Amino acid sequence: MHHSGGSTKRADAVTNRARILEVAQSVFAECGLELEMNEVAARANLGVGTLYRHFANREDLLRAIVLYTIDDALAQLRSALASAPDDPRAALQALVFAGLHLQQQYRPLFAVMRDPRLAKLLDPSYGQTTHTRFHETVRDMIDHGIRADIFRDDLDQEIAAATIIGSFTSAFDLLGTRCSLDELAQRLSQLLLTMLTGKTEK
Amino acid sequence: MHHSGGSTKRADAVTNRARILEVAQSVFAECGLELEMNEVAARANLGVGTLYRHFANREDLLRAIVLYTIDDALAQLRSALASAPDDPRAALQALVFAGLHLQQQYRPLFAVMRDPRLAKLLDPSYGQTTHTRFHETVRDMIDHGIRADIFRDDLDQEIAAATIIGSFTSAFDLLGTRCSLDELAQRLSQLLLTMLTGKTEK
Amino acid sequence: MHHSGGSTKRADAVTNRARILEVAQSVFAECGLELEMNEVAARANLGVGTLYRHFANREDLLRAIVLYTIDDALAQLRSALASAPDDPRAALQALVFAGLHLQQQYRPLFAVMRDPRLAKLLDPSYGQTTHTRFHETVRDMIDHGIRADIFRDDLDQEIAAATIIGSFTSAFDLLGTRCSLDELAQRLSQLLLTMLTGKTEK
Amino acid sequence: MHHSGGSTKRADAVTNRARILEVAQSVFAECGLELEMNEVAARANLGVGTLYRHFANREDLLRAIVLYTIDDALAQLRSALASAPDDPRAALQALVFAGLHLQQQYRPLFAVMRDPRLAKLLDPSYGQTTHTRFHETVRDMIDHGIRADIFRDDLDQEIAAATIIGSFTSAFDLLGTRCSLDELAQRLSQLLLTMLTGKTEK
DNA sequence: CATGAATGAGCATTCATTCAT
DNA sequence: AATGAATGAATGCTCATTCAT
Repeated sequence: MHHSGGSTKRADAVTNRARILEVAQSVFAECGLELEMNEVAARANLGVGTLYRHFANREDLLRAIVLYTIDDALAQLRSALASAPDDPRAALQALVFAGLHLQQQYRPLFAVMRDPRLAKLLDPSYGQTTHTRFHETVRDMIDHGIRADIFRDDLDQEIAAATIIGSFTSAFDLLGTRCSLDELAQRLSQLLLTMLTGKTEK
Repeated sequence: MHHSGGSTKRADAVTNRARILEVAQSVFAECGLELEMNEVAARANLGVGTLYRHFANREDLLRAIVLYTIDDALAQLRSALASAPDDPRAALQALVFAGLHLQQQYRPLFAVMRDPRLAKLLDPSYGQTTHTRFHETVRDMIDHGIRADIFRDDLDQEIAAATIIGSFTSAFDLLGTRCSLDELAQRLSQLLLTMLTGKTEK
Repeated sequence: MHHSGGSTKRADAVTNRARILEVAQSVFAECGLELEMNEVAARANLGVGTLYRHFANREDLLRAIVLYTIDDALAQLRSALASAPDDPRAALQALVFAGLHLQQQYRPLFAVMRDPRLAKLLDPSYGQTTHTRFHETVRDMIDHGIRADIFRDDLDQEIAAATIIGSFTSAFDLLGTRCSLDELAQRLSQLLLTMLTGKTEK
Repeated sequence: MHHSGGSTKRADAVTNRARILEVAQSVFAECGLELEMNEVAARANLGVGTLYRHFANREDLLRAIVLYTIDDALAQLRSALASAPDDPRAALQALVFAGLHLQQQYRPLFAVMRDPRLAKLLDPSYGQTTHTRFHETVRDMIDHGIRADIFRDDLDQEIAAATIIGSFTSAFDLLGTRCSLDELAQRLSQLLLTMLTGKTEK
């Protein structure tokens, strides 16, 4: 009564974990940390028992979703940066667009990123690590920009990186529904560029 | 078997609501929207029944915590701005300090501010209103700065306000534990000032 | 903050029990065995504490209501019979009218009269006693009718009395809302008279 | 730690609903509408969770008990009538016997049949329908009797039907413990026959 | 004596987890 | 290996009862 075809069960087993994770992510997108095991199982066309074969318990599954999502989010940000390795301005713009896009794609994850319950879930140290990984990704971009003499060299890189990251969330929350992602990215890039270069761009 | 003193019981009734709210806020700090009534009652040294005398149900209590906190947070921000009505630079600095301070004081609330469950709790319209109220408070400050010719007049005020609000959260998350609030405020103000004025301040 | 005047507290105390019982009866009329102490207290303009001064506990109050109501119901039936001591036909008619009227006045009581919970409340023997008291009242009437040679003398008095009592409830339930009490009484008397006399009356 | 055998578990699933309903009915017999889910679960040697797998909530279970019982009761009455389709006297006797038997079998249901809470449980329209269904069943019998020229044709059928129905309950309550059901049925049939025919039968 | 705030046992319901099939 | 019925601990909430004022 499950998995579309019904051909090779074995082959399914291999992909099952990934499939479950995808389904779980979409459930997470709706329910956040309130995700229910039965719900995930049902949507994956699996019995709960099978779920428990792949994830020892709910926390395990949640952890996996979060890590999986964070890894993807980081990969998207890095890939955005990689698209313009030699042009800091373009890199910023790409980063901003990717950052805003992520808010849309993974809204619920970012919405609970600071939830105290999440801290209990993840390795206590891991929470910091995650923040740090995002932070470092953005700092890399800033670093490049300074080295390329595009961003001002007296920049407080740490704070700047934090501010950029924070701007994605709040810009999306405040304006995400009122204007297109492209327009929003354009406007936000412009503002952040001022912040990073210290002069108004035209 | 309740409240610190152990002396009066009836007299407490008057203050109980406030006491419950305080305790509840601290429970909320740990558990977020998963706050449990039993937990609150136990920590307040009260029977659950007493809780329900003051708050019709769990949602009511949560609502009260959130509204109480939001009102206080807004008041603190406005009061910070009011402390330097004629000096946009000082106003920014005061706002930043207040904003960071709030992260520390009310971290859990801000952590959950985007949680979809919160929207269900508050008057559907109220959720938007809240975001808007913060946004407007910051925009007022920006507006003053532009009129005073301190901030550049081609500023994208909406995005700038959003960015400033977002910076409090992420700056605190990333660096709040690694340097003093004062230092953080100083550094963040400096950065945001650049963003708002378009030139590097010394 | 209670009892209308506020003149003599002592005088009130004397009447309080009766007043409470009246209020309680009207609450009982709405809630049946689910009657709540707070509700009764509130409607009687008394604190719950005061309620407990007059009735040791909820069961006590319920018992009192039931007994009080039963006594009144029996009194009404007897008084109806007494209104026509020498005319069995008229007595029957008066009894039927009183019986139907009681259904209307004390519907909720009769509605739960057979409720298993009521049995636990009343002295286990009392339930039987109550049934018996109604039964005997009706049998008295039948007896008179037989002695007066109006009702047939081979009547199974026990069963007849039971049937008469039962007819009040079900006639009222089935038709109480569709025709006037007077009409209903008229029609039911007619039918019961046939039953008691063994011939059709015109 | 459940159900008699202890052998199968999964196989039971099929029959569980019926088993629960049976147990629930017996709990209902003692507690009426105050039936407790834990109580039912315990007596069925099941966890509460299992109860909720079969009945969405307490009301659902109560509804199921009531409807199940009513349907069965009506079926028994109709089947009694069907046993003597051509002899109104015999039909009456069969009906009376069935009616009294039902009092014994389903006493608790009939005891709360008039409880206002029951109305809330059942489809608002269904409450009336139920009364009507019993009423109509009895009227059918009366109708047959009149057409067969056995019962008098000036009979007030509505009232007569109501009286017959009511007589089951009160006859059983008053005498059910003091004489056999057979004897009771005999005596009650005799009385009702007089009522319906207008002359004393010998 | 009256009061009503406080109490907490009790009940309906949910959901992660297990395990017989 | 997969299933999903069964489980029961946990949680929100109610309401009879008490007792300090």
